[in-house]
Amino acid sequence: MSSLEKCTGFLTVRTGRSMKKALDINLTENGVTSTQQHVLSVLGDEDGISLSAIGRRIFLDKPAMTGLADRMEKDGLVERKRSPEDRRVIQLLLTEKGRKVLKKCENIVNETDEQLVSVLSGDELKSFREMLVKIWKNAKSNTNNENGNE
Amino acid sequence: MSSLEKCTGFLTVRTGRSMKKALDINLTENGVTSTQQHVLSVLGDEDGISLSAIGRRIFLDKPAMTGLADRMEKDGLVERKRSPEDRRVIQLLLTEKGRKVLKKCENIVNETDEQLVSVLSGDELKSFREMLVKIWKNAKSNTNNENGNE
DNA sequence: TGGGAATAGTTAATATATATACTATATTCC
DNA sequence: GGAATATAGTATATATATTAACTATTCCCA
Repeated sequence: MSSLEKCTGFLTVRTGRSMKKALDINLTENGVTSTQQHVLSVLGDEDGISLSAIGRRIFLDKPAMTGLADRMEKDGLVERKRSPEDRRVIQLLLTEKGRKVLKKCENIVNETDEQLVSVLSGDELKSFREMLVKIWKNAKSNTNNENGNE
Repeated sequence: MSSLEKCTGFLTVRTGRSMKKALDINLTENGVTSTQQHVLSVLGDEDGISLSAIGRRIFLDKPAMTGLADRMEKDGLVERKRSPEDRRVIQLLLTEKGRKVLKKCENIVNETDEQLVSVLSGDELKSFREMLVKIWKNAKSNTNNENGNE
């Protein structure tokens, strides 16, 4: 085993990157990336929530959310609307197109994800997911920054 | 559980990103990122190998390796040298500074990584790592591109 | 031996992520 | 009411990653 592969962080990043790439490839023809589909999915649960709130759900900080929203707005997937209650807040709203893409991509994401983890048994998958969350919580407690995200 | 958290790919990317961030934070004061430290570590094993060979070890494609080598050369960690045997090849060599940073950062990476996975038992860690590799190999077989990396 | 295919690396364009600093608005609390 | 503080979002710069296209060199083999 090389010195690199001793590092579980390296293995995790590598695996995450490959999984993200597989998701991205399967989503390409619908014109969204997996990150954009995550945003659509959050809006599917709670349409009209703020950029920051979305960022907290998908673990992107505010500057990253601005850029992501720019690109998604340009592609006609979402619209920005200033909140009347709190004029600092930008609400993000699904367009008709965004809703259609969300619906179609939900299935693609689910099927791709199932295929990716199909090499694990049901019990293995359950404990794999639990361990991911445990490590993430531990890592997160060391890396929190003032933005509250990431 | 939200729709996002059903997706194991999302959980894996999220955990990998947090682990990478923890590594990066602990390496900051030495002036390298975790990716750069991976390169130093590869050169520690095999000084003078080509950019492409390094990319295959750390799963970065050729354009990414060019940029990474640019930044590391600018920081005085490595030197480029054209191979006399095959004039297409750029060999990357550790400088004195690069060797010193490598030595110091090896310990930091090992300690940080141990801390990150300290929430798992020894048996859990072993099977976590095995599952990461299994899923990675499966994902990789779907996403291979002409560059052979990533 | 000569020409096409493969390989190493770079460049350019775009997407993405991160850090810092800034503006505008809201909240708190004296 | 007004100052200190916090929050939402943006702008900017830089780092990083991805794709496509390009140059230079080497390999392969008919």
